[in-house]
Amino acid sequence: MTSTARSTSRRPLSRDRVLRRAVKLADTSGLAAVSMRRLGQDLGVEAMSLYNHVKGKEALLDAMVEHVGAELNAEVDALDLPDPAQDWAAALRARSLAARVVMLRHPWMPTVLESRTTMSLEIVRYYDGVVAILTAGGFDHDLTHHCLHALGSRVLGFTQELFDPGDTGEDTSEEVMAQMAQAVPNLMAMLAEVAHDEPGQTLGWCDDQTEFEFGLDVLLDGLERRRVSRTRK
Amino acid sequence: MTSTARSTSRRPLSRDRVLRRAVKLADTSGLAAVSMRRLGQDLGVEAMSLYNHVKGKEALLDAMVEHVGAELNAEVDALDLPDPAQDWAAALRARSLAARVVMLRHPWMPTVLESRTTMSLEIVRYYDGVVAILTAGGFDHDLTHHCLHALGSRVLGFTQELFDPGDTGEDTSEEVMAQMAQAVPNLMAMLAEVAHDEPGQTLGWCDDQTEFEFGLDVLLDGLERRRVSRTRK
DNA sequence: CGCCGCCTACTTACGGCGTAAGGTATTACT
DNA sequence: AGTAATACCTTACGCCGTAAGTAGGCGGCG
Repeated sequence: MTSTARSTSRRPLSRDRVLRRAVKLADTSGLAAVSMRRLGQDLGVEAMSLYNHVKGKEALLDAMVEHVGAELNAEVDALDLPDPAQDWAAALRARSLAARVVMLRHPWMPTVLESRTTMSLEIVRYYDGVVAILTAGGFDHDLTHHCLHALGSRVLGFTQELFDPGDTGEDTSEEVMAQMAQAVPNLMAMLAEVAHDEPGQTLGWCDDQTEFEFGLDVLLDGLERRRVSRTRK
Repeated sequence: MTSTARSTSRRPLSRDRVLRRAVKLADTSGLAAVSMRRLGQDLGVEAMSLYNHVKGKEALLDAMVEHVGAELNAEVDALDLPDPAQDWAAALRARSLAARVVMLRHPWMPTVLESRTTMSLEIVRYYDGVVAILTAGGFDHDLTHHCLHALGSRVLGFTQELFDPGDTGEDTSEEVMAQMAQAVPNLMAMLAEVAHDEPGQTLGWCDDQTEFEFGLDVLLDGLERRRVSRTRK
């Protein structure tokens, strides 16, 4: 007999199958339910078999973020937004709301995103799109950079400070940089300029305090405007 | 011989000692280091002894939040802020920055806060102070309510949606309500009104989508203003 | 054809986790 | 002194992530 005929239910288990199932498991049963044992069981496999497709638990979570990030970008890229050069706010608004819909499908994302120590390429790609809109809308790179911090969670529906602390990845090799430059050109252009413009920093990214105050002030201003317009009305 | 003389090192371990130590442990070694065993070891005690002072791990985390919340309120209440009736934004700004300082001392707080299912009285008290400022600043209750959502993380330095979903605590007894009313009068006043004003809701709090859009629009407006003022300059 | 190495999956085992149940010694009060 | 409560310890169970070692089916090579 041929070998293929026998094992009826032995669908061979792939990285993609693992990730899909992990995401579904988190969606339906909560993040806490995502254990290697439980996930293996869901796939009809022992826990250790998962290690053929995923390096470990942390890598699994990384990959889950990437998976959802891809879903996010796919949906967001398919949108046809208002021309940002005409009305950047409308474009960004629509994009943000679409992103929110995806995030609401995966309520565990904020938590996992916050706990990641490395940043996801897909998520960075998403931000690259935000930068593209802002740039087209007439923001210079410096202001765009502040905007990213100010929007923070809001554009994704959640979270904050994606590239937070201690991310001095020692491996900011040229190869990686080159790869990034083509995957996220707008972001890279912005960073190239901003890194120069702000000499206050040692060499690690941004001044958190400044950014926090910027975002806070934007909100306070906006709320004051809402207040007076309502009082007057 | 008297009994007290003997046991030299048997400092009797109190709830407060447990909490202090847990907070310190989280501060210095990260949230993951806070296990019952490790905490017990830090206090020279077996893990199970902690259960005399704390109901369990979850209750421990709740109590840690409460502990830091108390610290937060103590510091924030000691501030003397600008008169909110004169300049509410300055008052709220100063308060938020002070809160941020406390939060930065306890980097694990956002994560834990987000994972809590019940809300901390101290944190609610903090928000009550925010409401007090906004009200004094001329915001009506409805707008104040939107402001709380819009500020969300920003006032605490982090997090979002404190009273999120499914919090239908079945025990919103009158006794608890009465206790809250005196601990957080401004918040209660606001809620009493807002609950009526928004008939769109079944009976669970707020319309998340609306609040998200409100906060997003405040930011987008504010950023547009920054853009034009910079372009013009 | 046989053999080999590889890939995949399974097995076993270790140390850590939270905590239920039950034991013991110190203290406090009568 | 006797009793009851309190504070602490011991043991045990079922989870967890994962290191290490094992077995079976595969293609490619001689």
